[in-house]
Amino acid sequence: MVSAARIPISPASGDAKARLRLWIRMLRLTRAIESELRENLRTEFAATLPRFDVMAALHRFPDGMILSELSRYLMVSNGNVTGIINRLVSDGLVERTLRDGDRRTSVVRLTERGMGNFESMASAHESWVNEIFTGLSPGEAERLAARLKQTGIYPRTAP
Amino acid sequence: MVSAARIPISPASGDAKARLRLWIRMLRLTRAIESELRENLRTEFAATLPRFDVMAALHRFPDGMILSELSRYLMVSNGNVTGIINRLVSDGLVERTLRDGDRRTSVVRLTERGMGNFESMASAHESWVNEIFTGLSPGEAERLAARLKQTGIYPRTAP
DNA sequence: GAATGAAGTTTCAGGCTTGAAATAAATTCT
DNA sequence: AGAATTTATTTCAAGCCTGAAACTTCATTC
Repeated sequence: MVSAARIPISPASGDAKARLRLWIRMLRLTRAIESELRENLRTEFAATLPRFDVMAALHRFPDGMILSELSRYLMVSNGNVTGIINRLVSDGLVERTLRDGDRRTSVVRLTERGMGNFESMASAHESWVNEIFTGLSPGEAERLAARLKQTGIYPRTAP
Repeated sequence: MVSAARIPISPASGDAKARLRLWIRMLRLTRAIESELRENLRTEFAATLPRFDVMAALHRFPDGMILSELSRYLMVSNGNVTGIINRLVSDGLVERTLRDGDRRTSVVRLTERGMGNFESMASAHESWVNEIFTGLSPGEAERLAARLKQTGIYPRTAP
């Protein structure tokens, strides 16, 4: 679903309109791509995008993360992470381990199976994205990424 | 034999990596912005992004749309639209009218109240977006939008 | 005109998402 | 130590979202 607020109410600045157009375009583009990736994950791996995202995070931090780290890293709510992890655990792709002295936290990490599963998905995912963006040379992709970062809106990327 | 060695079986894929980085950046950025807009809609108008999107579409087509047109326009599933419209109808913001000879379709349009409600949201929405993107000059915004369109990935925008 | 197929919509199960409230464990303060 | 606060997580209701299946109505074909 895309915000198609095409009809500006305030007579206002063309500046605001230019920025609004950019936003709407970004949103539609991102959603279209997400939709294609979701479809591919579903048909080829019986997986979903949120599961993929969680597994990607855990793959990046092989020593495991606690749920609130995951939640911050993925920018989603705590309760959300709980549910996704529960499903991944019951599918045997993720394991919870109690650790150190803190009995509030449980550390989650990929199981052996989860690791293999994720790696084949990630490889396919990378080539899907590569194909989707073939219209953009790698150099252009880098410039565009830099430009996006420049806006200052970009959220922090590190854990 | 002509340089068959030119065609790598597994693409060297620094290229793929650059495109993947761009995609991940776009995704994070879009999500962060969506999240802020959603929060604003919630606290200031007790509304949601999907409701806003549907109302924006109906505002753009004041003569009304049938559900499948809405669904195509917003790039979401039919069943999804049904649910959102039902809630908007029970809130008195949208009305369904049976029309012409086709008893399968119902035409939906904004009510008077829905019209006013949307217009105040749209005005606020435009200025939120404008603020979020202040780091980008209008000229840069336009160039960026054009660049995104260039990729050829951009989904059709017209109804 | 009866059968077949196409088009529009709804319903449904399953999963995702949020914010708020409830729990539980650890830390800090007095 | 006991109380108050903070931190980590879970639970919950409500809404969003999809794809598939079930209907209903319309259009076509035989």
